[in-house]
Amino acid sequence: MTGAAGRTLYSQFWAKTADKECRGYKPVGHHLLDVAAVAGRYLAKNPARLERERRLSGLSGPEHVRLCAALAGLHDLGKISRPFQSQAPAFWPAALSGSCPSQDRRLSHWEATAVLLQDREIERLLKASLPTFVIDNQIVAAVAGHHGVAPDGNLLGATGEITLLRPVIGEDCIGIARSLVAELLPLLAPNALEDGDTCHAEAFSFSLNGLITLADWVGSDVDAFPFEEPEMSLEAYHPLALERADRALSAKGLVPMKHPLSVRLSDLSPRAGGSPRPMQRLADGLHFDATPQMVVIEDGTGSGKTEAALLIAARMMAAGLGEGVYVALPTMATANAMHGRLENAIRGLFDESGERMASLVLAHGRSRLARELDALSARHDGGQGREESVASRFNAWIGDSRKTAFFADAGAGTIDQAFLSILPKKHLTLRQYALAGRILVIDEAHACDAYMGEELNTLVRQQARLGGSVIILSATLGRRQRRELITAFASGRGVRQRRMQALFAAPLSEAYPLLTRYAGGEIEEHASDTAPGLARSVVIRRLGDRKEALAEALAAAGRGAAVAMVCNAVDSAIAMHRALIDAGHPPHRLTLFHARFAMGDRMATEEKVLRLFGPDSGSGDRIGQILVATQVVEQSLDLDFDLMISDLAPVDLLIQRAGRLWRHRREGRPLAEPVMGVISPDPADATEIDWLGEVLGPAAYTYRLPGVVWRSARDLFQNGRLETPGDLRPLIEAAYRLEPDDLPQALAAAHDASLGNDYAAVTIARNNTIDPGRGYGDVRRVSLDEEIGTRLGEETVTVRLARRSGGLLVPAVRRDGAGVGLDWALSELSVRKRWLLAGAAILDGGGLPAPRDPAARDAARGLWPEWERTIALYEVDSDGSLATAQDMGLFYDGVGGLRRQSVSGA
DNA sequence: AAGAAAAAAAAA
Ligand SMILES: [Fe+3]
Ligand SMILES: [Fe+3]
Repeated sequence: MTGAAGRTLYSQFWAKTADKECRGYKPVGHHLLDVAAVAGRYLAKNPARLERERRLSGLSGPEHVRLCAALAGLHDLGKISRPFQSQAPAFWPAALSGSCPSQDRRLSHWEATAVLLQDREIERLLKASLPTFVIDNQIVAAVAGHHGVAPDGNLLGATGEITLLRPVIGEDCIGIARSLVAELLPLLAPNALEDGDTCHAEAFSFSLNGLITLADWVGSDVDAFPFEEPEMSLEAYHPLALERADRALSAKGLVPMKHPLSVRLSDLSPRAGGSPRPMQRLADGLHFDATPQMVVIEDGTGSGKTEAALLIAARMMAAGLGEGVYVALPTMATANAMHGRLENAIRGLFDESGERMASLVLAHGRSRLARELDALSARHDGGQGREESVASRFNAWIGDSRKTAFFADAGAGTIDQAFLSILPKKHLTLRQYALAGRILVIDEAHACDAYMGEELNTLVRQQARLGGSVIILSATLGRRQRRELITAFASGRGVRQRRMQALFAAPLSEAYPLLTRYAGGEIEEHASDTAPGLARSVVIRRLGDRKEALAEALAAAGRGAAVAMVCNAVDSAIAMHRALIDAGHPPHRLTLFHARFAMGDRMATEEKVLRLFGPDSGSGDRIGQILVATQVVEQSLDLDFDLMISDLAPVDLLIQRAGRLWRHRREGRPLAEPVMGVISPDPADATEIDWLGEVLGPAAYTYRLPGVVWRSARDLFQNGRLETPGDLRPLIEAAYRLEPDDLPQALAAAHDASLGNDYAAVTIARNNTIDPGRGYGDVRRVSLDEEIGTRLGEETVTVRLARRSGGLLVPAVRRDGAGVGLDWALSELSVRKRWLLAGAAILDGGGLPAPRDPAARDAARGLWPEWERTIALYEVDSDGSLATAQDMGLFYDGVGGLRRQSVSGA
């Protein structure tokens, strides 16, 4: 059943229909040629990527293109099967005996592909045209598993299951599939391909599946690949498919931009270009060849390391190490800000003299909201400039889904989006494949906890495996972390055992700021000078309790200073705020800022805080102002205080907080020198585990790192000063030592327990992430929901707040010109579940405190999109109390946030 | 008794 007879038969099998009833269909052969053409042309138009990727198959570039096209051209072979064809009775092939059975769902078409690819005769055809390594479970998994999930293990290899499934597909279908393969392969791989260098089938399987998925998504666009007469021969259709693939790839922004061969700092940031910082000069002096590599930059905020990283990324792209850039950050807020900075740098990163502008994307769970808010504020300002420029760089296809977002030329987003590529999630390979074509920049890497740190190791290793490059930006990293990151990258490049040990023969440098590079040879370390203005000395003063802290803050504010009081716990901050009011500090000189605000109120508070303490604040704004805050001020906001008072915390966080002291250049500060007061008992008196509880209250228990916290107190108070940069490495290395021998007896056991917790988190991360030594076929138990998360932590609940208007519940926070969907989002906050449930006796179906008026609540929720309807919703009465069925003493307003009426915060 | 942070529709 080959040749002319076979051709007329397989053209009866549909792959796509306009609708299931009538009109035409696209036969399997045409769709396979479409997708093969997209895969092949994508690589052919991307020579730098091809050069990296071909190392995985061990073939030459042109051979690798043909191999990938041929394999992509088999992905939907399983549509030649009875179960699949039964889904459109109107098109049931005449060639098949019997009439169309009613919907047969025993086998999906992609699983049928896995079975067919292991048919003896089809394997023989494959071997005749393609290298022998394609007869491999990983390759079968990569080709068949193109709907986001790898086929089950019992579909791979000679298993009984496969024998059972052949009759389900139908022996007649199997025969026709054979004849289709026999026709396709000579078109897609005209000259038989021989084995080349070593094929790394495990790594290749991820890359191949990513490419096939991409090609399938592109090739399934009916507008770009319209239906032809099903009888049109494959030979006649093939050139049409190639032409359409070229056009579709261009239209979807998937043909890489050109990269300027010489990029200067001033092209990326005119401001930085004028007077380059030391780290930027260091970056400028590096040379790049086409070896996948990793650069780690450790330097402080304000050192210009972001521009240094973009400069390196530009040079890496020019050297063929990537076609675009993705900057991953730990929060949505910093991602939004980075998106803005990329917008300014993008003209320097890409050569836009060609036919299109470079695309730019913002990738996180709330990016649509961020876009809506941007558009709204642009309308308010009357200035359409930014909105338009962002819109012109927005590519509809790429921007349609977070899964395709990484295909943009430049992107900013959360690190979590990148983690989704190494967690067992649907379509993980699509994200991997896109990232492998970007220079992956990880910003603020120090913000990773143990769980995220292990995810990061896997991410780095997988990126290296697929031939991608990485830039990591961080404040001081521990030596262990640096070593782990380099190890991850090197092992992704195939370095093992003895070669790995040799890499670390010499101890890693103690210098700071530091640029470390690994490019396959030895580890290079370049010490940098500290940027002017960043070297500083802060006086550390221990404050014995909150009362002393309060007096200190009031005294400084009385002298006109701008004061920050940073608490480790929200309830402590609320209590501190209360105490300041009770002590007579004027409310208009007092702000409370934490994360338990509805988003709209939080944004307003953030704006106020920036106005009072930001780079543009004048002495009139600042005079006598006190900000009481939690960790929300630790990161990303560019704030400057004359005096900082903080709860005792791990030293790396105290360093971040101290960085908010005397940050901008200002004349005539009301205080003589930068001082950080740290609220803590004397560490010499730490004779029991709970040595902090009495002084700090709830804030004593936030960080479950008793050894780290105690050492932070010991060293800071002993020194009495914090010298930047000299003190940073020694302080961090000392605080995070593993051995307990320097700790007070009372803390040693708790310290060991906290190490155990970290180790447990790392173990969970190892279990959750993909096995970085294995292949796509080994990725199982794909998790569809949040049961495997990008972060580990206590359970939180999302709550929306409403007020009553004419009997209906409407968003509590509203904004002019915003739609109701946006208003609801602005009325949303997230809170620890345990906190919310404390003292709750009457619960609703969702296990949360029952609302007073469930009918009104359900009516309001009924208007939300379906996937939002499980979000909790409470009405806020005019006195601010939350309308729960049982009086829980919960209270909300825009000044204090969500709290319990009787808050005890020590 | 204890922080902030992200993710979550649905596909080719
Ligand atoms: Fe398919
Ligand atoms: Fe398909």
